[in-house]
Amino acid sequence: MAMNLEKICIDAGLKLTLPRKAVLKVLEDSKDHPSVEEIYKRATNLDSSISMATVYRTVAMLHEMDILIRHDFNESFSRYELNDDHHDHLIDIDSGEIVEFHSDELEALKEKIAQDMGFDLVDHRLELYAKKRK
Amino acid sequence: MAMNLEKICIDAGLKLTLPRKAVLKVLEDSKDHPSVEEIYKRATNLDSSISMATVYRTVAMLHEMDILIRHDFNESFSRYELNDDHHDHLIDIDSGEIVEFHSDELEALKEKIAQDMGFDLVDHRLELYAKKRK
DNA sequence: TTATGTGCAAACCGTTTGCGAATCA
DNA sequence: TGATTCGCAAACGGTTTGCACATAA
Repeated sequence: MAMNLEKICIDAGLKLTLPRKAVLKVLEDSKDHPSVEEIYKRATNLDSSISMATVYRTVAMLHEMDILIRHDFNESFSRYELNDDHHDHLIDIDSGEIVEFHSDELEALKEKIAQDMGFDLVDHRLELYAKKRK
Repeated sequence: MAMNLEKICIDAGLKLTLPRKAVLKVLEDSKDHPSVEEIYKRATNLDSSISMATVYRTVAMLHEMDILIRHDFNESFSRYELNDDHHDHLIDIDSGEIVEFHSDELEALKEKIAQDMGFDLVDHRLELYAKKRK
């Protein structure tokens, strides 16, 4: 699902600076779940003078705007991905590989559990930590 | 579900020092999900000379032994709880209240999803972020 | 022209760790 | 007594921030 991040930023009244464009492009092109460090490395190819501080600021802003999802896969740092299509994650604890999946049945059940407890579900987080079957 | 933490530690060949006993007692008595800071505060009542470093070390050790579960509820610090009975968590995003729940249906579904993907489920983490229904 | 955004480096803060002293077994 | 554990304080590492300069509009 494509998102025009530059347009979203302009519409939000933000200036489209070189470092910002670089970060937006990196995020649009990423099919994985890069850390800030990794986003910084990739963005350096598009704007060699970009700084970590700017990446942190941009990523925080996009997360605030609900454009980015922040993940904490039991690591000492955060990973980010575009908040386009909803899915959950399975982490292979041997290889570290992150596999995305989606289950309508699971979605419905989470919603039902929250409702049964007297709550409206706003957000949720499901991670499966597993090993490849031999 | 009661656990005799002192016995478990002795059986593991650990010395039962005063600070350790204090932390163990605090954890056994806690019905919530205290942070290290909070565990430290509570333990201070039992051993006034205990240090944060010891709480960190003890908690890390118990987590390593699979006696404690570490949580990261989108906060800047970790929370801990005894790994006695399995349940998931619903976090009230307005009040911060953490409600525990269990669903056999959900457990079975998570297992099935992992299996269908060719994995054996080792661990998982499900958090529902919700608002009280008006 | 000027509000907004940037790079730099220092600060921040939860957590970890080296060390010499204390303590349990 | 001797191995383990402790408190202290410094170090660590990912993240945030104050400031003077740069830049998009």
